[in-house]
Amino acid sequence: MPELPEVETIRRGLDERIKDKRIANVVVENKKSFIGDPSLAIGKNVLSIERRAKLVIVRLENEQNLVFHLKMTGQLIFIDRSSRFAGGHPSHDWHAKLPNKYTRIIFTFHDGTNLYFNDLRKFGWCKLLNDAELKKIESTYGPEPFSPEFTVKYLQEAAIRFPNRKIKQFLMDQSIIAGIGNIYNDEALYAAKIMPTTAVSKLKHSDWEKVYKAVLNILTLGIKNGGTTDSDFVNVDGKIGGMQNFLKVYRKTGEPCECGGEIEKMKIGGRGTYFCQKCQKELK
DNA sequence: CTATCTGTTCTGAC
DNA sequence: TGTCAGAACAGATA
Repeated sequence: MPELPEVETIRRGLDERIKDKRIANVVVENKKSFIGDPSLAIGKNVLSIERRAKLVIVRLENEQNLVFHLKMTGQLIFIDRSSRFAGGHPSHDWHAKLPNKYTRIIFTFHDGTNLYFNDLRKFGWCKLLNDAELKKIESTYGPEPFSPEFTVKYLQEAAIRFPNRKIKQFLMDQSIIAGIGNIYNDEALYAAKIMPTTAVSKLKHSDWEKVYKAVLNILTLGIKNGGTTDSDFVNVDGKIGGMQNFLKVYRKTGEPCECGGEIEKMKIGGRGTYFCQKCQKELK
């Protein structure tokens, strides 16, 4: 799925476009993509769009919320007469007409504009939740990287609970830190010059400082560039994705590293993991 | 054609 | 408990 920077990019885009619009209709094309009662959203005004971890939260009147998790291939595409704003991992259907065969949910607003939830693999979902239900889900996530609770000290103390866990799996655990996925994880560890296989118990305070800074830097860079999109994608209106031009290791197996070494790939916890043996140290 | 890969996360078995 | 494979699904790639 899109990770924190991509979801944040979507949030900002939607905030500009659907805030204060009233939902006129919801059509669920794929039943499993929508959990809850879609009719509860009809007639409600969009108050704001928020993000928690990788969730997009559309706040509605009457303490209702449309909560989206895009997982691997989910997209939110807004269309009115003059513009298209797309968010989520791209596919060629962005250029195609909407709805199309990957459209799972269609939201129509009173002004006639539409928000499409597309999802090729159908892993993603939209849930209609009231405030209490939403709060419960939010509580399962660790701190937001850009919140005051996220500190070097927090990382160090959290690591005590899982001493044997590899740093890669630690950073990707949403209950420890919210929003980091496979791309930004590998990029952050590359920037911190630490091998993803290093057990968290091996990190000293100075190492955690490096991890902390690397995570914030890479996420900030990702947001600044509007997230990461596939290389062959040509954006319709230039709103999305320049971060792929700044990636140092992700999906670069066999390519030279800036240090003269070569980017390698291995598997950690079932996930492809990219690294430079020469730059990144296995702490012992 | 077959095998393996993919930006996620939840569940159930050990 | 912590860890791990497998599942949910539909492709693209080698």
